[in-house]
Amino acid sequence: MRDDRFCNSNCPFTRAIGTIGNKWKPIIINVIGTRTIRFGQLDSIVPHISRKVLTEQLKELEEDGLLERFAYKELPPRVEYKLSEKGLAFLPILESIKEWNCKYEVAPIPGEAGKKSRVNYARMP
Amino acid sequence: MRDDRFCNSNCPFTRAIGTIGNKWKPIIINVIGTRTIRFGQLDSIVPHISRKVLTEQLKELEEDGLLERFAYKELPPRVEYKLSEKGLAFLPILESIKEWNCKYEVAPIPGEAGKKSRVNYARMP
DNA sequence: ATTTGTAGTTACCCAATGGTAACCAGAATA
DNA sequence: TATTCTGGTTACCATTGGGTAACTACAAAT
Repeated sequence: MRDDRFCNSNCPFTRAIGTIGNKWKPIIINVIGTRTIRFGQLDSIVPHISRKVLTEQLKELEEDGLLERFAYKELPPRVEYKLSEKGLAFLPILESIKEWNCKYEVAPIPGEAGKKSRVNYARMP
Repeated sequence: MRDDRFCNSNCPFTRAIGTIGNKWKPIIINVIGTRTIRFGQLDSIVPHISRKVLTEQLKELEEDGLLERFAYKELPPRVEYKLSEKGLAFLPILESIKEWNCKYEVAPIPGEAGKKSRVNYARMP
């Protein structure tokens, strides 16, 4: 799910997109935020993701230095994740994407025919 | 290639990722920048993209209000694209991603065994 | 003795992504 | 007359993404 061609580009921006430019990683980074979180929590908080894909994404984020992983040799096992300095430095960017979207997103007119309208703007957990 | 579940989320951030959270759109927006550009130019500048995918991405970007399309009824046809206000407002975010990557990216040690090293850091056209 | 719980891994399979090549219009050019 | 040029669209096909379910280890609880 990392794009090797992008990651080996000679353009730093293209490489960045190769690293974090898919739909899951920004969501995961945003959900983690500044807290320490366990695998099971992520699995239940991130909407619609499967354990398999979550595992893959977390592994890549760790390899790319955005995430730190702490595995405790207990039973049942416990694994905790938190953002690294690099990952934390990415949070303001996500925040500005949020603001950008809120400012420019075209909200569908409620009840307009032929368009499925959104329900409400509740906050993410 | 837009993720409907994301786009219909009740979380504005998730919706934003549903809209621009794939590998091509940030690249395309970055390539266009502040200029007016023709389809054929984009096709030759954006690396590795096929005409089909480029067409789809441009159409979605237009539908999502990031891009304006001007088709001239000439022969051979001419179509020009430029970023809308919304699209232009996204450029600073891409710029900060670029800076973030340059600051935190772990450059491979040149000549290190077992790793394919990058060539050089030339500028994008 | 069996169940429960965590954090995965693996195999299997279907749906979606995306690439290639052919085709289009219609004027200009050779 | 045939070719070229542009900005697509379409059909076809291979690759990939990603979902589900089963399986793992081992301790603690029932």
